[in-house]
Parts: sequence; C-alpha cells; structure tokens
Amino acid sequence: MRAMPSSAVVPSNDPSVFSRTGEPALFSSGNRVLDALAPPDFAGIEHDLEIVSLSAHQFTHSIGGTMHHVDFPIDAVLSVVATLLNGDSVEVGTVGCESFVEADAALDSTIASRTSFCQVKGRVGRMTVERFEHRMRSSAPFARLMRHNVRATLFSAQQFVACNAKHSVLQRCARWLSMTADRVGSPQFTLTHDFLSIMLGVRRAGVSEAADALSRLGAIDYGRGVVTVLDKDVLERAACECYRACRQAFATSLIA
Amino acid sequence: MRAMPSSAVVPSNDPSVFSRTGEPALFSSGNRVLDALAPPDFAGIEHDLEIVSLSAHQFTHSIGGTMHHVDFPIDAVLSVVATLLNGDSVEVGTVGCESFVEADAALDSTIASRTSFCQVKGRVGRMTVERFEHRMRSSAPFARLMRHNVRATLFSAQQFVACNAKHSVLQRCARWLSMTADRVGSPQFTLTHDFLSIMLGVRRAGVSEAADALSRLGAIDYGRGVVTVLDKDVLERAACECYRACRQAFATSLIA
DNA sequence: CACAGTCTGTACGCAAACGTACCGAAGCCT
DNA sequence: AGGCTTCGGTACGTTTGCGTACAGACTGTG
Repeated sequence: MRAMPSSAVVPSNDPSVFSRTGEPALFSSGNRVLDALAPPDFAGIEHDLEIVSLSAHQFTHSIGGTMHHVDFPIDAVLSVVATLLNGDSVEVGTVGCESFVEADAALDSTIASRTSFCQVKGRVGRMTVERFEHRMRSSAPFARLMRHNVRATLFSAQQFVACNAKHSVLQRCARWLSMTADRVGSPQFTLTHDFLSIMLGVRRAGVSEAADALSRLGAIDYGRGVVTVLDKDVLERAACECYRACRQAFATSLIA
Repeated sequence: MRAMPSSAVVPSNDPSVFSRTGEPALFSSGNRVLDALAPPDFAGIEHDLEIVSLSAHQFTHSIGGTMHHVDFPIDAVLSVVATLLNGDSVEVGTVGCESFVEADAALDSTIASRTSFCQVKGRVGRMTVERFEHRMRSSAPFARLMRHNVRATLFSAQQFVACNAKHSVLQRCARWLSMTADRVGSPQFTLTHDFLSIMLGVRRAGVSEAADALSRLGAIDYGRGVVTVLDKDVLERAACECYRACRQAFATSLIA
C-alpha cells in the first residue's frame, strides 16, 4: 500500500487554510488558457480571479465533494489522483498553467469526480464556480476554449493509460519531470522521491534508481526534496513520447 | 511490438463498407444515453439515427481525421486506442451502449483525437456530426447529458491509468470481460486472446494464462475466439475495483 | 478431403519491478 | 549542540510479466 503521507491527507476544503495575496491579475493572468482568450473575452476576468498561493500537499478538490472554485494554475502544479480501495493513490492527471482544475466544471457538473491537491507549491488564479459557470453560459469563446482544454485533459489521461501499460519507470520519471519543469517555469522545484513514486504508482526505490540514472546522464540534480533540471534536452530524450504528445495536445487546445 | 493484426488496420472510413439495415429506431434507440433523454428531448431522434451493423475490427474514427458521424452503440462494443510510436496499440477506452464515440464531438471539436474501431461486432446508432451539433446547440438537456457522459469517459480513462499501474493481468482481464459482457447484453461474444492482449497492453500468453485461471474458477469458458461468461459474480469478483467504479460513473452520468 | 491459416496451451530463460529493509546524510526543532 | 525526523542510496530475495517459441487443435477454403 502506497498512500500519501498523512500531511497530505488532511482535508482542507476550509478556505481559511489558503494564504491569499489578494493581488488582482493585471494584463495577463499567468495561466495560459485564460491568456489565450481574445481581449474582448478576457475582459474583466481579473475581477473574477483571486490569486491564491498554495503550499505543497494542500487539497483543492475532494472526490464527491461540491466544487466551490475552479483553479487556473500560474506556477503551481496540481495533481489529480485516483485513490484505490487499498489506499494507494495514483496520479491520473497533472495540471499546471496549461490547464485548470477541475475539468468537471466545464462538463456541466459541480461535483468533483477526483481529488486534487497541490504537488509543487505556487500560485493559482481561483474563480468561483458561479463565476465560471456564468462565463461558460455567457461567452461562447470562453466555453469553447474550456471544452477544448478538457479535450486535451482527456487525451492526456488516455495517453497515461498507454504509458503506464508500456513505458519503464525511468521513462515515466523523465516524462513527469519534463512536464513539471515546463509548468513551473523554473528549472528547480520541490518534490521528494517518495511523492513522485506514489504519483507514478511505483516503489520509492524505483524513483531513486531512476533519479540516479538521470543524474548520471547529466539531466538533473537531486537533493533532499529539490530537483534541478540541468539539461532539459537530455531529460526529454529520456522521457517517453507521452511527454511530447501531451504537450502538443494542450498547445493545440489553445489555438483551435 | 504489439500492433493490431493487419485486418484491423485496413482503414475503412469509406461508408460503403458498413452494412446497413436501414431500419429506423422506434420507441427506444437501444443506446442507454439516448434512452435516458426525457421524451420531449428524445423526440425525433429516430430520424437522426441510422442503425449500422459493424463487423469486428472495422474502424469508425481515425486519429486526426474529421469526424463525420457520432456512434451510439447498441450491442456493438467499440475500442478507443492510443497508438505508440513503436506501433503498439493500447486500448484507452471501451465504449458500449452506456456511452458514445467520439467524446470530442461533445467538446466542440470535429477532429477525432483518437482512433476507434469495432471490437465486438454489433449495431450502433449513427448520427451525423451536423445533426449531433445541432442537437447540442438546440437542446440543453441533450448537451448536458452528453457532457455528463464525457465526464464519465474521462473518469474511466483516469481509472485505467491507476488500473494499469496497480492491477494484475488477471484482474484486468476479468475487468475487461465483465465490462464487455454488460455492454453486449449477452453472456457470449467474440474476442480472441490476441486482441484482448493488445488492448490491455500485455502478452498474448498472459491473457491465455488469465483466461485459463478464470476458466478454472468457473467464471468463463473460452473457445477459439468465443468467450462465454458462465458465472458473472465470480468474474466480477476476480476483476479489480475499476470495473465497478466505471460502471457506477456511467450509471450516475445518466441520471445526474 | 487436404491444406493453410488461426487460435490457444504451454514452456523457457530473462528482465523489470516489487516489497522490504537498513543506513547515513541532511535538515529541523529545542 | 543534541536528538528527532525526513530523505535518499543501496541491497536482497521474490514475483510478475516479458519475449519468444512451438505444437496441437480447430476452422474455413479450395
């Protein structure tokens, strides 16, 4: 059984646990989906967003719970997980500035169908479900963009199905680190082997071995919960094709 | 490399390859999603549907191709697959009467993001994309139902991510057979070990071993491409939790 | 009826990953 | 500074599943 450490399991739907900076978004939100909106459709969106700083392992949505807000990551990375009956949690989606959480909100639902939490600390633009739904109804371009994004989310989940069936632990580690480096917009971020192993559904020792191999290749440096990407090209080459496939899917979702 | 046999790889977007019975749907379509529509929303849908009989391994949608139609399975089972660079095809979604293909159509897209084909021969109700889109625009209950169904599709894909990471070949075989038995509405259907192995992303021999184990349990009988479910309870108990989780997700998508 | 093709049962050695454990190093708290 | 906790490196035997192969059984076709 590979459950998340108890620190992460503290349910924190209580909004008061989130520290808030309160600063409004200005010219751009920092989230690529929202920033892909044409100016007329983007108008006023800064008033609908609250910038929230999440620390690692804070929950944002809880399976079966009512969604109160939709989070558009800026430099935070969120994990969407499926929890199995034996307590194992496996990541089924990773969400950064290229997407939002939860997709359900764009599918006419206000119940979260999965649990999500902050994997790499950072900021999100938070919108209430009411405001989100209002925009979905009142702005066809907004709704279209969100649904195209859900399409990429579905595509990614499907890609991970194949990935977990066919690709090695090393490849999947490299994929995860490549994706995350893109999302945080920095070559360095916080993540323990233990957490990555839970997300990938593998042994902690397996991640340590993969991390060691990637270090030897010069792709990364790993020290006590902090990853530094030294050579992104090498890292991407060590990753399976799923990295590029998902990146591509989200990229086209923004323009189509 | 575990590619699909060449017989399945024959692209058959040419509509003439499908045999058509031409009979209109009457009181119920046979597809549970459409049949979940309230009478006023269902009205006239039989004129939008053409009943098409698909034989095994006929393609219905091709990745990157324009979707001309949306298929609502009646007793056919379709597989949605991801094809990896090395040619391996892995099933990322199975679609029967509880859903439809392609989900993209309900996400403001007319490009198929995955390839789909008929896995177990049978009938589908086929609607042109134009009619589908017209109904999406003109009927809020229709659109809502379709999007709730996409939500279940996403949930299933996510479940399979975890499933492929954590569950054994035996469990996954039992899950697949349980799901398929539900969808075809008959305890007997056509499926070779070889195809199931490709769908699950495992060895053909692995499926043979699992099938043998399930036979010994009295759950199924397997002979030359024909599975017979002898004891559904035993089969479901041999399956992982993902079977019930996905069934539940689609069931609630019809009523919520 | 014979033959070719398909499907399944089974076997073998091998590689990947598992579960588990232990230790030392690094950070944190008092 | 000392002690506790967290984190990562490493090791061991074990299990699962892989890749491959081959033979027997069945089926459809000529």
